[in-house]
Amino acid sequence: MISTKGRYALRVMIDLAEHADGGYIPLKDVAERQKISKKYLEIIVKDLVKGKLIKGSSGKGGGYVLCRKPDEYSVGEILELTEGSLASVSCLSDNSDGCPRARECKTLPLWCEFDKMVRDFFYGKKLSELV
Amino acid sequence: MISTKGRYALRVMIDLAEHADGGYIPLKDVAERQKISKKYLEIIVKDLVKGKLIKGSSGKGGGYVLCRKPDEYSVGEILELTEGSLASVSCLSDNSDGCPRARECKTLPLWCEFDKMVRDFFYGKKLSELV
DNA sequence: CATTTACCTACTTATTCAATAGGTTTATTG
DNA sequence: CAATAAACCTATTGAATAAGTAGGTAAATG
Repeated sequence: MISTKGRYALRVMIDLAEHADGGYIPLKDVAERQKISKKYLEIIVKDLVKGKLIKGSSGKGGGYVLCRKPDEYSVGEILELTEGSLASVSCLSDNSDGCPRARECKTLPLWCEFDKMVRDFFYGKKLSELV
Repeated sequence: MISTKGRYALRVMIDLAEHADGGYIPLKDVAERQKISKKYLEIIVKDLVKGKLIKGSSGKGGGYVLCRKPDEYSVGEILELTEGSLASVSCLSDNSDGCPRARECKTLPLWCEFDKMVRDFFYGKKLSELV
């Protein structure tokens, strides 16, 4: 299940792409357009800044802008950054490396195949396709 | 994220398929082979019985058996039954029908496409392929 | 210097996940 | 018919996560 964090992040990125005019875009505007609590968006946007997907500027006239062009972002990197991981199954998530049953597990290949499909799907989609 | 419930359910189904010998297979054996708490499996197995995927028999010599042949089960139906839903995003889950922003949402088509891909993947896989 | 913005830390509240615990009922068999 | 072995049933728990709130500080601009 993709949580609101990832979904909202994507919508923020789309919003920033659509309203890019050279200047900074205040989060207040994004929140109003997207009908999402600005307070909650602050948390999400912080991740995006930390991950160098967008950059912010304080003070009057400040706000956020994309760091790259929309076709240079994949949906996958946006989701992976904000969700923490795209792993569909805990067996495959970064921290829990190495289930002791891995070698004999009849289901692991299925999860690997699924995981690859998901990853290919989201990394293949560009932000520009959603704008 | 597919939870332990769905993953364990799949492993139970595989185990029952692999050890089918005409008779009932006690859950105790499945739990020992799979190294999963029998108590927890009881919960999962109850769902499988309710969903008519397997049937149980009480008393000595009892246990569980598959209702159909392994190639007549899709992984999708096993997961959907035990997980409650395969929906990858709450916008698409059964109960929350109708986000008010649906018509204008730039991301909804993406989730729909993804959802279809996931569904096709899991409903295309048969239990027999994992045995 | 007043305003507007980002940025920061902490808290909350509800829900879900992953089990445990402890019983009752049902069927088999010695 | 009694002991046993199994399914079946209801409730509880403890930890984590999700989804947001609250209330501030720092920075830039006009």
